[in-house]
Amino acid sequence: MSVNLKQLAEALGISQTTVSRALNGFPEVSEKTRRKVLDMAQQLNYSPSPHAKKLATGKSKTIGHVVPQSDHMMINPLFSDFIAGAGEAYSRAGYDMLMSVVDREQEESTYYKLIASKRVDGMMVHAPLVNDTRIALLQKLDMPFVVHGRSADEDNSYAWLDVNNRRSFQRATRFLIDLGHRRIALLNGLESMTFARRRRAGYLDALASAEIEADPGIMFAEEMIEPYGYERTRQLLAGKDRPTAIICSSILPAMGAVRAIQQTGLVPGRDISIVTHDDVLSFLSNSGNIPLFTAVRSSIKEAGRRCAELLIEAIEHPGTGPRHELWEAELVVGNSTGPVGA
Amino acid sequence: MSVNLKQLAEALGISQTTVSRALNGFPEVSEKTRRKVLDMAQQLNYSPSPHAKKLATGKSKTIGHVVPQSDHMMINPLFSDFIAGAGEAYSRAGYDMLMSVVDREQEESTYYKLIASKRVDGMMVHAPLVNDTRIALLQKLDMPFVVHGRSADEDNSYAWLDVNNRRSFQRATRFLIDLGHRRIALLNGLESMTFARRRRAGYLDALASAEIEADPGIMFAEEMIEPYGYERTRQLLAGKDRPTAIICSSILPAMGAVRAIQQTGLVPGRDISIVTHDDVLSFLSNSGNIPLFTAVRSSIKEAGRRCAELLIEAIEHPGTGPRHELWEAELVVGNSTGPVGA
DNA sequence: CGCAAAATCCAAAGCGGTTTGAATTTGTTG
DNA sequence: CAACAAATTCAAACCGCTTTGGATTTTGCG
Repeated sequence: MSVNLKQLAEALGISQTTVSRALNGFPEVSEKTRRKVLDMAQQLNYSPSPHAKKLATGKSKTIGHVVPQSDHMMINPLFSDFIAGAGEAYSRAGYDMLMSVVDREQEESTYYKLIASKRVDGMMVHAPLVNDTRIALLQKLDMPFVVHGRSADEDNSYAWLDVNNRRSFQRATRFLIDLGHRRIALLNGLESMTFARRRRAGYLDALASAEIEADPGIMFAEEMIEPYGYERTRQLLAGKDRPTAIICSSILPAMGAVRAIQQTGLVPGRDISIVTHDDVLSFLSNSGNIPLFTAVRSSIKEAGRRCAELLIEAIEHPGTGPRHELWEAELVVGNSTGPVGA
Repeated sequence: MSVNLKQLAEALGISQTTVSRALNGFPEVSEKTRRKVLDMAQQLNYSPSPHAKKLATGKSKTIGHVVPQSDHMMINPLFSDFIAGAGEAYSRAGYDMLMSVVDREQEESTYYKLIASKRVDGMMVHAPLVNDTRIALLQKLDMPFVVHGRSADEDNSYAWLDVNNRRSFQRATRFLIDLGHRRIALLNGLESMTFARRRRAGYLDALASAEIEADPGIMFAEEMIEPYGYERTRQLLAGKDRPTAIICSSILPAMGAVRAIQQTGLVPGRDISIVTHDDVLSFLSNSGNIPLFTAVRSSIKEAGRRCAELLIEAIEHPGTGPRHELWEAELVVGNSTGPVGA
C-alpha cells in the first residue's frame, strides 16, 4: 500500500541519500533527478514516517498545550475557541497539536517532560499569572513559546500577544461615565490572572479621571461563569445605593447579570446598564445589527490563530527576537446601555 | 543532564538488551538485575526517547481527535468539557492526545493520514452522522476507536458510548404532559446528528402515547447556540396558538429562550415552561438547591472520561469485542417548569 | 585536450530504542 | 560430578529517516 524510503530508492535505482535530498528540496540534486524522484514518490504513494523523521532530526513538528484540570474551569469556554483558531493555523503549517490535561500541581513537570523528551518544538502558554513560573522554566530550557496575555508589563523578554485590557476597560468605563453613570460596579475575573488586574486598573483609571471614588463594595473578582454574574447582581440590586451600571469581564457573567435584572422586573439598558468584555465566543454570538450587549470586543479565536502563527515563526526562524502584539479591543454599542436615569 | 539507553547500559556494565528488558518488565531478567537497573536509571535520570520507542515498536501511545473547523460550531462548548474528561483519562494512562483542527472536507483524509503514518494508536469519534463514513473508514483500516454517540441503532459492530437520548426526551416530554401541557415546542439540534433524531423520536413517542398530534410548525432543528433559542422563542411567542412549553436540546438555546420570554414580560416556569437537555457544562452550571432549569442531565465531561477509558482498553486488550454503554440521563426538576395555566 | 572546480551522487554512520537467536550461567539430577 | 534443562544475558539486526565525508561525473576554460 505504501513504501518507505529504501524501497523508493531501490525502485529508482538511486541512493537513499539522493532521494531524501530530492524530497527535502536540497540544492545539490539536479532538477532532472528531483522530478524523477517526485514522480515516483507520488506513484508509489510514498510518505515519510514521522517517527523516523523525528528521531533523525530531533524536530517534532508539534506544539504543546497544557491545560490545567479542575479549578479555573473558566478557561474552558475561551479555550475551545482559542484552540479552534490555533489548530487551524497549525494544520495549515503542517504542525500537530499535542494537548495535555493535567492537575495544577503537575503542570510544571508536564512542561518539563514534554520538552525533555523532545515531543514538542514549542509551547503555547495560556492565562499567565502575575508571577508565572512557566515562563521562567521555558526560558531556562530555551524552548520557543508564545504567551496569550502578558505577565508583567515591563517584561518583553518573551513573545506574547495580548489585548490592551487596561485601555479597553478604561474606555468601557469612560463610555458609561459619559452616559452619566457614576456608580459603576465591576464584575472582574480572578485577579491572579494578569489581564484581570489590568482591567481593574483601566476601570480605576477612568473613575479617577472623572474624579469618582472607587467603592470596593461593588468590585468583585471571581471566576467568569454565568452564576457569578447572577448572584452578584442580585446582591447589588438588593443593596442600598445600588449601582446604575455594571461592567463585566466576560459575556457569561453578563448573561447572569441580565437574568438577575430581568428577574427583578427591571430592564437592562434602561434601568441598569451593562458593558461587557466580549471574546466573540462562537456559540454565544453577541452580534446582529444591534447586538445584545454593549461590549469591548476582541476575538479569542483570532488571537489563537495569530499566537500560533507567531509561535511557528519563532520555531522556524529563531534568532529574530521575541515578537509582541498588543491588540486594541473594539467598542461596540448594543442594547444593554443607556443614559442614566432615563 | 539525561542519558540514553546505551549510556545507562555502559554505566551498569550490562547489555542494552537486558537493560531494556529490565525496564519493561520482561520476565527473563532476574530480580537482582532489575533492581540494579531501576536504581541506576533513577540515579542517572534516564527516560526513554518516545520517538525512538515509537519507531521501534510501531506504537505511538497517542489518541487522535479530529475536530472539524467552521460549521458545526455547536460542537465547541461541549467539546471543551469532553476534552477535559478524556484528557484526564489519557494522562492518567500515559497517553498523549493529538488534536487536529481541519476543514470538513479534509476530515477523512486527516483520519487516513494520522493512521497511515502511525501517529495514533486509536481515534475518538465525535458527533456521529446518520451515515458516518468515518466509522467505515476506521473499521476498514482496523484502527481502534470509540464513538461518542451512535450512528444507526442496530449497528453494534463498533464501540460506542451514548446517552439514551430517545428515552430522555420521551421522559422530558412526558413530564410536561403530566403537568398538563399539550402544546409543546421542540428546539432540537441539527438532525443530521443521530442524537438529535433520537431526541425527536422520544419527543414524538411521548406525544403519541398521550394522543397529542405533533405540529411541525413548532418543531425546529438548528445549531444549538444561544441566539437560536432566542429567535425561535420570540417567533413562537408572537405566533397565534402559542405553545405553553418548550423542550430544548441544550442549555444554550434554553438560555436564549429565557431571554426571549423575559423580554416579553412573561415569567419562565409560570407562563411558559422549559425543559432542556443539560450537558453539565462546567461554565454554565445549572445546579444549586433548585436549579434554574428543569433538565434531563448527563455530564459530557464524564462521558469524555469514560470514552477515553473504553478506547484505551480497546487498544491495550484487542480481541475483546467492541463495548457499548448506554447511559440514562437524570431528570432534575428546577424552576423553569410548572403546571399549565397556573 | 587537459585539468581544476562545480555539480552530483553515494556508502555508511548515526538517532535511541526493541527484539531475535544464540551464548553463557545457574540449577537440578541420576 | 557429569549431563542436561532452565534461567539469564548478550551481540547484532532492525525500525525509517538524515547527514557526513568522500567518490564520481560534469562543466568551464585556457
